[in-house]
Amino acid sequence: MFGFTLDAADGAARAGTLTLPHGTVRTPCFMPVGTRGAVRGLHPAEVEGAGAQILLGNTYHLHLRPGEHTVETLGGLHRFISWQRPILTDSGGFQVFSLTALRKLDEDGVDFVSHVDGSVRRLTPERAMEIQWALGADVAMAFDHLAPGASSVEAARDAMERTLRWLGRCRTRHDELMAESADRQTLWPIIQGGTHLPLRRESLEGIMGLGEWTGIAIGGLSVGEPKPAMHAVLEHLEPDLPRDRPRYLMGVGFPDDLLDGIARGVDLFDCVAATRNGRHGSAWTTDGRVNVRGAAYRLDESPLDPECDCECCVRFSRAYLRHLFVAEEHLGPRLVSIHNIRFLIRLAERAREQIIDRTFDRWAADWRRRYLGKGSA
RNA sequence: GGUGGGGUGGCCGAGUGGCUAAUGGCAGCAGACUGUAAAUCUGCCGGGCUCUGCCCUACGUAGGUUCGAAUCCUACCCCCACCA
Repeated sequence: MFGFTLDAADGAARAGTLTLPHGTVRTPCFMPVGTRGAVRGLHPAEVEGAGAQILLGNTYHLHLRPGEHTVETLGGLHRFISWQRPILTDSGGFQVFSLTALRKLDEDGVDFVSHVDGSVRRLTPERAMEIQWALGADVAMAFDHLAPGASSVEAARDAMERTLRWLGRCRTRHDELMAESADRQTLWPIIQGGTHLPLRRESLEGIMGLGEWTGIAIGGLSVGEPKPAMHAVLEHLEPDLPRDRPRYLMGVGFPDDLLDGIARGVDLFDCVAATRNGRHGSAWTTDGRVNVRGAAYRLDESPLDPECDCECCVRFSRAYLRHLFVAEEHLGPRLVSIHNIRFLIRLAERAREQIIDRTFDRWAADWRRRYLGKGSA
């Protein structure tokens, strides 16, 4: 029910097949984010149409509303949101970071003051497991504590060690839940340690010491640290990560980040930038970023990206997209979100082909050069 | 015709002697966004220049008072409301 096959490798880059209860996922893969049970503004058919193989949901946000019991009563998250492919839920760990002003952390867990109604919601490793179990995600993420990018060794160590202690509790509670049905869900641990390589190694060793895992995540990156620091962490970890398990780089990223990650052995990515930037009118194209609100596109009849096969690019002009944004028609944000998601998914699909053909590095270099506008325009 | 109110930068709208090239908002222009408290946020927004400053032009029009006026006075033009 839970498996990962390495189909090909080209240097550190890998092509694999991940098997989950609701289907298989070809990697490398970008996973769109549907925090509250929907990819912002999009119909599931549009997400499927963009080629999404697996979707993210969020423990904290779905706990707030509609509540995991509601979802469970309605037959689980897949049925509730009408998405039959795999789902991975983030544990709420990211909210410990992003909602710092609204939470109080202690060794046992975290009290959040709900931004919805002000009520206090407590999340612990155990609660995070129970909620994700009730939601019925294919993959549940460990409840972690990530430190900001610029954290000192002390702060990063504190968060990393707490994450490890919490992981033990997550595992225990998840094993208990699995007694109900072992085929329902798998739990993935998260490596922390900030930009400090020894801490990252310790985190990985601690995780491996807690038993077998069907996948492993790298968290706490792209949270303000310089890119070279992220690359260093990935390169440092890569040789010691189990080869026969999928590696998931959480919260990353932009198109060039995907290539950077793939080149360093990452299999799975997720990021809100595709949809958030898309909503804000910022599109990724083969030739770099385009802000579709720009006056330069007022009379531009060309598609956002002539090389893209998404619903937006095959049908609409930049001039029309600009008009939709200027007129504040919801179709604008929706179309650019679809485009950006498709863009990342297609990038991962092509990377997979190149890895299988063992031409990844060369292709990625060419691709990056054109995207970053060096040597072309 | 009478009485009252009003005419401010692309638009709306503050300001009622110097701190005003003139608060705000809109429109316009540019930018940010990385496990989503974001359909959000930030910057620019009269013109010119030898651009941490300087010079023009500007608050209906024309005069005037004053060291100094969008702000006070006079005349005129226009708009609105009510009355006839």
